[in-house]
Amino acid sequence: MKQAKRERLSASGWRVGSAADFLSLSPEEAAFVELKLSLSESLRAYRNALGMTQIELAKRLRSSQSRVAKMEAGDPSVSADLLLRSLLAVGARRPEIARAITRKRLRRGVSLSS
Amino acid sequence: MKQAKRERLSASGWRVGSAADFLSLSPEEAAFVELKLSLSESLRAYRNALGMTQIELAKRLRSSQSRVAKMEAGDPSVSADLLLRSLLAVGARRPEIARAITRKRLRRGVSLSS
DNA sequence: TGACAATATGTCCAATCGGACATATCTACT
DNA sequence: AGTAGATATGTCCGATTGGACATATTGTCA
Repeated sequence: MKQAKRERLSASGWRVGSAADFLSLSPEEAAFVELKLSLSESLRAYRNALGMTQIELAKRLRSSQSRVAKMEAGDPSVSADLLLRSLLAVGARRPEIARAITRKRLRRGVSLSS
Repeated sequence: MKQAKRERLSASGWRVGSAADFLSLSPEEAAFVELKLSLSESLRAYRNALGMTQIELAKRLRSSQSRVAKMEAGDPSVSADLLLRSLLAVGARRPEIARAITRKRLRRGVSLSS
């Protein structure tokens, strides 16, 4: 992915809703980002369900708290690889992962004048 | 992933069936490898369905024939990221990807004395 | 308000990945 | 056998990723 686009993306913060691209993301790129965000959310859900802190999860993953935070935030520096591995590590099996992928993400609105 | 393990894995050629690990892969690592292999197979299926050669697909992906071959072969140097992106590029949508992930791979037997 | 745990953000450097190229192997046809 | 197209394998080097650390922000108590 052209990191220029990534930067524009991450710069957009949470507006990456289901219409990810008033930035110039190709449909495929947008779909990919969405897919990763679904995995992110799923990971956080698993961690919460297990009642773990990010530090604890990081330990289980042999990673660091900051990386876990980034995983859950959908940071562009986090790959789908890492998300999938992490999901498997918290006990998700294929069917759950498949469901996470199918499920569209909750809309996080773009409220301009909150 | 400890690349030592990767090497042992790839060295094992096609024996990476559903019991991927008479090599010392942790269950999660094994599950992850299996998952990627499912995506690989799915990608090849898509390409065949589209009647494309690896070269044509490579062009569409702005990649190279050799990388496409590696994707389809489940080469350890190929990430799930690349597989997912490629699947999206050949037209797979989330539900198809989810199905690919759910589906267990076809057993490719270990026949010793052919 | 202050203190503390949890989470988020920014940066660095080593490890991994990916496009490209060369070259080998396979397949089908004559 | 010889040729050609398709696929596989090996390697290189620039690009991306990830663990680690520092530091900032947030949330929840008293």
